[in-house]
Amino acid sequence: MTAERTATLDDVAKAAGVSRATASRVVTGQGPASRHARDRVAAAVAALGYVPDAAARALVTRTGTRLAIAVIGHTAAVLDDPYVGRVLTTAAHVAAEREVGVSLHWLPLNDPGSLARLADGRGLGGLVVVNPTRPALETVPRNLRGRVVAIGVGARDVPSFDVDNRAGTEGVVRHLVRTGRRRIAMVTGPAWLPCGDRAVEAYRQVLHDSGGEPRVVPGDFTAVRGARAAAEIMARWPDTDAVFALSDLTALGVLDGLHALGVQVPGDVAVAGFDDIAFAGLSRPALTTSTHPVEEIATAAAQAVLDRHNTGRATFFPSRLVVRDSA
Amino acid sequence: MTAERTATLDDVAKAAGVSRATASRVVTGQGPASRHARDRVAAAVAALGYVPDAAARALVTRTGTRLAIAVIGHTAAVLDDPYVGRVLTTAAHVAAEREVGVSLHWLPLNDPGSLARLADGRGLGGLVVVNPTRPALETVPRNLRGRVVAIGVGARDVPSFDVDNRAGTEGVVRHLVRTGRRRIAMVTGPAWLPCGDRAVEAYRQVLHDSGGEPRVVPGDFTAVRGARAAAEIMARWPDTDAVFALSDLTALGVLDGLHALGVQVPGDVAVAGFDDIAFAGLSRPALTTSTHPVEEIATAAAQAVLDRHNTGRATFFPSRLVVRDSA
DNA sequence: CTGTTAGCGCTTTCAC
DNA sequence: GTGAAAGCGCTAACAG
Repeated sequence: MTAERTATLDDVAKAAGVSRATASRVVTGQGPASRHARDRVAAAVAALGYVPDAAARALVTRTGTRLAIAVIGHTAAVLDDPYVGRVLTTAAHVAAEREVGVSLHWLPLNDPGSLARLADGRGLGGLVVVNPTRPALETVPRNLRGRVVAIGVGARDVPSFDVDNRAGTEGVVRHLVRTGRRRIAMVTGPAWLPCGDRAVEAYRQVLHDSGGEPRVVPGDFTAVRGARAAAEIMARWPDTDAVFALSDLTALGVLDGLHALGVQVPGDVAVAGFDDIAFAGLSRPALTTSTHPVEEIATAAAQAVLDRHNTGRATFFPSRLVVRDSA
Repeated sequence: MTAERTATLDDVAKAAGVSRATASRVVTGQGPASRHARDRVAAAVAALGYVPDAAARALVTRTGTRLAIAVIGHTAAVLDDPYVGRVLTTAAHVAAEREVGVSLHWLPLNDPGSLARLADGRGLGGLVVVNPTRPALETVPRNLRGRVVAIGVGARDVPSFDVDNRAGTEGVVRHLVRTGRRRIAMVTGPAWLPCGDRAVEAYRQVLHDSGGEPRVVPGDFTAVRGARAAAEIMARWPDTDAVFALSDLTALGVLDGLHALGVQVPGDVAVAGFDDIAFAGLSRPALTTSTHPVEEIATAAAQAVLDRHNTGRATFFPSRLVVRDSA
């Protein structure tokens, strides 16, 4: 009943009656091993509750023991975004099951060296780049190829995982059109963020199909910017009857800005967001939006690098319209 | 200019003209070393840009390479709480500077074995227990003593870091009293969570001093519970003129529940929360609350275990009243 | 105070 | 297919 020293590979080998080398081959799944050896080792592993020592393995394979999450942005404040918190929480949970840790890093936009500097520190098992730009992805060192994925746009050698914001945006904007709105404005994400482009294209397309004129205002995913954007939109196009923001946070800001202007929502102007964050249901009026399965995306991304999956070049996760009161 | 193999301790020793053992002593700061040796090694470290290999060090010291964040709760859903995301984000950032990773674990309430199971996995460098109960803290294995801290209540051998919710609650409730409220209800945190007790005591004290009767309803830090609690409070004590919730999320739910009942805020009933989350300023009416410096707390906790600080038994971080529209 | 000597637990040639 | 042997980079006794 006393907690004995945790089993080592030597113990497993001894118990299975094979050499440590053979036990290693079986455990890692690399290299040849007879059916017989395989079975005996597997049995011993189960019996002893053997778990490989990550540090020892990392030491010899130089493969690292840490999953780094690197978030690109203008300032280190991007790390405070609740979105990053959700990605990190999920990744840390997935990593924990494999006895690996996660670290968080800010990658300054337009600092090509920063990714390389991060990557050549030892101890890096894998890398998830959040919100990358295409140039940034070019700076991924070769020795990390195969252990890097992106959440956002990808690149050759860097598989990507992201929400299907094209279809999601289509769903939201079509809903707006279906409910009689025609003069629909959009608050986008930051201009440098390429993964928002798909959504803007979708917005333009739906507007084009329904005979509307695009009214695009740049955003930055913050609520403050949303409030300001609302004022800009109403000043520039006073007859606007709907605002779609590519982020719930921004949409909540729009709600605020419109309220300050004395504009009724959804009476005068409908408002819709994107993400379906926890607070979307708590605003007044409750926010109509489209889901963003952050946890699913982060799980897939973390698993891909930790398990060295060969996923496709780009994986998109569906977004679902959630109609509440604001549109 | 080509990135050469990153320097090893042997390289440092050679460059400094000392043995590897001496170099190790200087680098770790453990064990004796002459002034001369210290200087030469330090110079070599700087010149070569030497960074110790965490895996190798962990292997020999059996000290682990991972900082585990363990959150206690009824279900694994506690991991989804934005609060946990903020703690984790901060810890991962602090850990990243030291080349260590962070992993996230759920510790079921009333499962005494779970902490021990977590702790005897190899590779554990340190442990931060979030929202612990006192019995849970008793199960911390001896071999981890000195590398465990708590966010919430602590114990002997487990230093704690937490917001000063006693003073914070006093501030909020006194504000309520000062603005003419007398029949003040409180929605608490979960009953099993001991660190909320200080706040309840403070609430009772202020009420006692101002001649009010306590009206306490148990909460669980969720918005859904807040809405329900609002209904319960107004049914049980219809003349209630203020509600204080020990969590902004819950307070937002109270706002919602009151709205559904047709109760005006702050006209009929004032509402105040605790935490000052990002959305506190975006609700309608904007939420009056008291700050919770989660990032500061998590930074201190992570540093304490990573740097083996000897902090005091309990450290409290001040909370500051933020008056908005709801109270 | 310093250097020599053993390993930590694991993977990986390289002969057999 | 399998085992013996050689380390990965580091710390910790233990003599000097």
